[in-house]
Amino acid sequence: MATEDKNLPARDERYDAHGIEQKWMDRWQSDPSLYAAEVNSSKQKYYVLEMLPYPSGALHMGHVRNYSIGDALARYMWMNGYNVLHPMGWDSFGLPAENAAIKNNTPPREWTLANIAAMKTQMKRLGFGYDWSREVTTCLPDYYKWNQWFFLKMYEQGLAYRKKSKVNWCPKCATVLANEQVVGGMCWRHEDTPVEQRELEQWFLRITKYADELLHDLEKLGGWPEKVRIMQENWIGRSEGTLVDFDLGGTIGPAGSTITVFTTRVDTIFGATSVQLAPEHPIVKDMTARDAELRAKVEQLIAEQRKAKEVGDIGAIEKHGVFTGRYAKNPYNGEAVPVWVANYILMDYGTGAIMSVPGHDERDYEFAKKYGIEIRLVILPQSSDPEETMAEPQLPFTTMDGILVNSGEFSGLSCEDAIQNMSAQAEAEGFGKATVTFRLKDWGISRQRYWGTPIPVVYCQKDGIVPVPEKDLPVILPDNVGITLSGGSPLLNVPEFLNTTCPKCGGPARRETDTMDTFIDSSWYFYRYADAHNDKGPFDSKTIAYWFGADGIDQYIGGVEHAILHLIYSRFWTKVMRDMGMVKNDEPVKRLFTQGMIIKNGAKMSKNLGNVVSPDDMIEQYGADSTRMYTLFATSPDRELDWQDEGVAGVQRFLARVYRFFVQNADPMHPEWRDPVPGNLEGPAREIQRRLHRTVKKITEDFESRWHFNTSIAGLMELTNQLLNDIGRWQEVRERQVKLTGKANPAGTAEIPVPLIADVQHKIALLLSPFAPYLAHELWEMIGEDASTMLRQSWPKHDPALAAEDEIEIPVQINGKLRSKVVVPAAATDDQVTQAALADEKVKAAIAGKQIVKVIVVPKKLVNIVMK
RNA sequence: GCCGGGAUGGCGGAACUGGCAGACGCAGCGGACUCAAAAUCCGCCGGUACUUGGUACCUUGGGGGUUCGACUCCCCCUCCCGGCACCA
Repeated sequence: MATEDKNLPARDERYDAHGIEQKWMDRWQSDPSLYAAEVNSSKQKYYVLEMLPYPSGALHMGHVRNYSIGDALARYMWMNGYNVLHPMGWDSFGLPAENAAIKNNTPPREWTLANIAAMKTQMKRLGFGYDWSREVTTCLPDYYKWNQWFFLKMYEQGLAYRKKSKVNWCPKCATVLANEQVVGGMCWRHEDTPVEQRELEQWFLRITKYADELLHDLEKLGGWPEKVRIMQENWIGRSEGTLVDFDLGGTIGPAGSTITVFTTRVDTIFGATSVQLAPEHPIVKDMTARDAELRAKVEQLIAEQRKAKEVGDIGAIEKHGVFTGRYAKNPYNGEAVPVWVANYILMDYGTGAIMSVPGHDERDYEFAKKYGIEIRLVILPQSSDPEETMAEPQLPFTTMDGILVNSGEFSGLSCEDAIQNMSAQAEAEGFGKATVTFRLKDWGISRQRYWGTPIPVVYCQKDGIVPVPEKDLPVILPDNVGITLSGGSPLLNVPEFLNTTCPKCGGPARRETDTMDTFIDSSWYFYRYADAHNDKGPFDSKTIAYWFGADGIDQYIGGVEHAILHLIYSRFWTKVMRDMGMVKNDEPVKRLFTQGMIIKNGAKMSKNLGNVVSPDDMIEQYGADSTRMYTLFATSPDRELDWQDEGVAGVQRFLARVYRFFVQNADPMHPEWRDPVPGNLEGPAREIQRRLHRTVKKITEDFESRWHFNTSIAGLMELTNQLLNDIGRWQEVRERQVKLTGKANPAGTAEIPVPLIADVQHKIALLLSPFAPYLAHELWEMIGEDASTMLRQSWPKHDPALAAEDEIEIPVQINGKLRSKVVVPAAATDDQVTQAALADEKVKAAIAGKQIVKVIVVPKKLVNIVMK
């Protein structure tokens, strides 16, 4: 409501965020080249990337935070003269589109494209400087065609293969999930839905071929958070051990008559008193074939195991087992040990069979105790004193720092030596070998869903699996498909898609109706940005060589929730492309930054809790600059951010003060406006200059090291506060002060040279531009500059001499307690500082009559007088 | 259980290699302006005690230690968040 109140600041002094932001948004949209990366540039490149969003319909605050960090960095790098690539796109295949289709009866394609349009509007409203000419939308054929192309290449190389296997199935998604998409036994999308196990024919990508390299190359990723590297290391789960064959002494059935166990502690094998099989081990079926009672018991174990797995509780299952009545021969000592089936043995790790050594393994010990199996000591703790007799340890003794006993010819060896010698013997005599196993499994990519990339193969009665020829790509995902969550892929109900001809024999054939996991889309999208419109291939290798260099994307920014899934797949994809000769870099991402989550009232924002803050509401209320800047100001970007609406209001107040400072003090028509800043400033003018140069230094350091933009912005606030104190506020306030107190605010009357004001205002506008680009452009224009080139202005530099203090205040401690402060010249020697401290009245009083033991002077920091 | 990260005023957070704990912001309190409110501006703002414009003591989850000096380093413990988990 507009009032005629004469006490309001003049209209043009009011910070009208919406007006300013609208004005610049329009200008930026009319000049798409502004934020575009240069092609064939001789400049140094800088590729800054934020994780692309799923087009759910609206940005959430986590997006705003993510993109505000990236945009600040991109703008900073532009101003440092780099050729910056700062693209954006849409990870637009996936299940939510199908759910929406069922709910609203809207085709997934329409729903998705409408969401993209809406979110793009939001991004533009927020003022993010993206090169939209390179926009990638993964659900469009010009992108997913290349998913199919990659699939064919991998199929040719045996990296894509089809097999029947046990897979994770989410009943709510009605599709298979990759191991990486199962979180604590639950579906990653449905945290309340246990994943079931199903046996299905599926396509897999052979990521395990790169397991070793994915692990080793983590060492190259010095620019990644250690947390993420460790998570990937654990996920890959490399484990060195030995395979040992235990002979069953006769044919059991199709699965054979030996049991191969995997152990990391072959040195303990003389203590093996049983062999334990996973209930689903194939040989168990043969063993129980003619024993219904045993079969029933095994079925019980399988059921227990499955249930525990579904509850995500396999670690807490109570150990149960059943003796099979058979014995297996330990090849090292010829001893026959009983063969059991136990519910704590996992089929999907190692060989699904173990040797049980109760004396030296916690789990085996627990099991042996329960069933009265012999517990044998074969390792004694290593004594540091050879004379000392070795004490018998508390069992189970599980550490490696021991020597072997009761182990035949290996007795007396250390555990390490024994493992080496015993593995060598196994290999020499053909009953085993040293080996390496991984926790990482091949990537199951088949999804029984509609809204994804069709897998480009057909099934022919005569020729079997036949890949679609490259020239026939893309296999187009049909529109107008009825979507349900039952009965397998919706594509099964589309005859014109399903029925085709065999590319080999021309006879009738069926298309594959499964689609690809959407994580394939995001495994290589960042390469496409570099060459987004290529229709000859996914991209041109020379272009990639420029943008990726030797180490990949210069800076990638996103949530830590992608630490395993997306980032391990992307690393795998890069290595495959490198081996195909398409890229030169071994790793996709040189530096990774994982931002903290946003929470409110102590909890993650969620619709259930009703604590969601909408970016649109914040923009409406405070403007885009304030909203973005708050996400950077509330805390450092790596930490969890506790959202407070009042904080955004605080940032807005700050921006309004900056704006008013410019309105009242910008004077580009002044004859002295463009003069150089005088050399020998004094008093408040010198203080302002010093503060200015210190602020430039501080913010530059924040960008170059820790990204603590919260302190960068605090620095800008301090600078502004000082300016308002020293240069002056609006006239009426000053007059009021005089009227009331009878004297002018001395700080408000300082005479500041016009060129200094101009210098200050130029630098503030530039320093502000990574955080509040709209206002920064407005200010730039207000001080008479050409805002269309602001992004290519040089980032300000500080002058160390001008930033330096003339005098510094030194705290004086006595016995470590602060007692006084003295002011000394910045160049004062330690002796001079000591003299000044000792001459201080408070210090004199405190040390009177006591003995000084020593005086510690920390240059420019503090003095501590130690007394008795 | 293992591996990471964290705990600082009423609140969000500063303090970068050991050197003034609490920058900056929010909330609050007092004041100016106003018929009034909003906005804006000025001042105060960790706790306790006292002789209260000052001074002393206490204070960075808890306990010990190293040091002239510890939010910071070392040992032990509590709680919170994230990841992994009968991985043989």
